[in-house]
Amino acid sequence: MPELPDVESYRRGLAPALHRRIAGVDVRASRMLEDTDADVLHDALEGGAFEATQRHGKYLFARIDDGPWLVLHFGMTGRLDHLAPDAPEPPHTRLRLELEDGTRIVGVWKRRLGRTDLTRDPAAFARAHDLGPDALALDAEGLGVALQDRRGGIKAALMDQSVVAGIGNVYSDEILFHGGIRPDAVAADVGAARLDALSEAGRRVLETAVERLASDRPLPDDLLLPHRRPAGSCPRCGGGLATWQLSERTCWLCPACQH
DNA sequence: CTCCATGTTTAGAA
DNA sequence: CTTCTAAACATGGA
Repeated sequence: MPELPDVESYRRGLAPALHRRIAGVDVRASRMLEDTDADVLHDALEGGAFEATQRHGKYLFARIDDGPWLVLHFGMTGRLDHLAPDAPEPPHTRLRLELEDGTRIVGVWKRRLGRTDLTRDPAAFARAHDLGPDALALDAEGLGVALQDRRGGIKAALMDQSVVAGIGNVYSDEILFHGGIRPDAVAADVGAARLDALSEAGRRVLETAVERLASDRPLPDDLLLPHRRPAGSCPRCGGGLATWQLSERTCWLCPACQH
């Protein structure tokens, strides 16, 4: 489920691999490369070591020695695993990095929607891909600036990576639910008090999800996510949840709690 | 077989 | 210029 919390948990999962030499590289996803090719990527990684990591929105960056950064985007079905020496390789592994200690970092994409790339500068990469500020770097004031003049629906604005980076279909529903705001509210019309509530809800939801996912624990039951299924009920009021079709996506909400 | 899915990009219509 | 809609991409799962 790669939105900001998932990608941040993958980033944290790389910590034990930092400073360990990458002894073997297998790039099997040549169609997922954009600004590089499999040979260049292979040569950049083999013999190097990850020395630093960053995340911007749904993109993960890992610096190879003092050189370029590996860029990973997980699309709808990707994930990053750190495998023990005796662990079997998951199906749909499309990038495999063997470390000198016998563990493997594997990029697993069930569908080949996503990107594997190299960049000299994550900030320049983010600009080139038109990414807005990272969702965890925004306060209520910054959120207001991002949403001003946006006449479309607030859910569409939150999912627009050039407005706020990191939020997708699932977490936009989650944040709007906790902010008590309808997904079809006009973004620019959300007033200051409700922006505060929305910003606070966003921070709480994202930070909670990061902590839970990074430690491999389930999400708290007062989130909407565990309840988004047919006949699911609102964890706050117990009423029935609704689904709408918005921005070509299925949107889950509680019609009683969100106005 | 049909429909749906956590994302992004692009084209075309308002 | 902004906003919305649809399609394409790729592929498994219900």
